[in-house]
Amino acid sequence: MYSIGDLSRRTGVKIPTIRYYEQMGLIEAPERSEGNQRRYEKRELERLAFIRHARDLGLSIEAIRDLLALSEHPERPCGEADRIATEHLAAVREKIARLRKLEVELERIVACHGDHTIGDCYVIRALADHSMCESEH
Amino acid sequence: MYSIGDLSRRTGVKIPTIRYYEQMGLIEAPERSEGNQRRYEKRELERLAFIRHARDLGLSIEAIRDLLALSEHPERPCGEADRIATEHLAAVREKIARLRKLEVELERIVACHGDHTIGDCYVIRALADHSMCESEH
DNA sequence: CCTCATATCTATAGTCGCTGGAGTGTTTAG
DNA sequence: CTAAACACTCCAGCGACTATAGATATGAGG
Repeated sequence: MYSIGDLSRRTGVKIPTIRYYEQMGLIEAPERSEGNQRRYEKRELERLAFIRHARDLGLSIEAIRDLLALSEHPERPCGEADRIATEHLAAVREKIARLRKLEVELERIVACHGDHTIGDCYVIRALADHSMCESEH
Repeated sequence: MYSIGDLSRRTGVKIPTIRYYEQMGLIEAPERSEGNQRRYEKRELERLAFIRHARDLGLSIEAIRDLLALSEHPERPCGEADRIATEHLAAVREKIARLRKLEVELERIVACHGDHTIGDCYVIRALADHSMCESEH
């Protein structure tokens, strides 16, 4: 039997976040002590660790809800789980690509080394004039 | 004289977003028509284009507010503008690094090709068991 | 001038994924 | 038995919008 604080320490998920996950239906409402405090079993610890891990990997609450639902039917085919993960991977790759473009633009902009005045600052001018950029974004 | 719709079309910033920027103090409250509709000058069009560009580059409203304030004092040194852009570049690089790690993990996880059942699906098992990961995240 | 479609107005609430605080009650170690 | 630590509920706030409802304004065609 774990208190919510135990669960929090063991998974690294903050207490209000655990309560939030319960509200969002990611974990079931656990049993309560006589004084109305939450008491968890090992099962819930594992479930929360799964959620934590998936969140760390950037999966949305929605996607995690689906994966958790799937994991309760071990006999079904896993195409759906694969699809969720694959889609997420694609999203991550897209984000990386976008950020790389930003990185290039920012590198160019930052080439002004702060050794003159705002009036001829490349940072300000580059932001004001999109046509100074190399790629569209 | 541009209406809010004109401004929106010319900058690609949605109408509610323009009003939001006004509320947030990024653009001044413009003159109004007799019927209380916003009427903008070219100055505001340029300012909004600046904001749009900076947002596209991922700068926060806060950072943009600072840059706009700086751009109104062309005689001052531009070290501060440079600092804002440089810090942002560092943040972008960090995000890229984090996402790359996720990419690697997700690639490993997705190696399960959906041709079996949830019970032995690598996606689900990998999420449940953090120790299967190569790097911490 | 009148009508009508389109545009705009304000105010408010919702999005996501938490996070924090206030004010109260419970558990546990000494 | 007391005090510290912990947990409870409810509600508000973050950032950067986005959406909705219901009212009013504008501009072009007849």
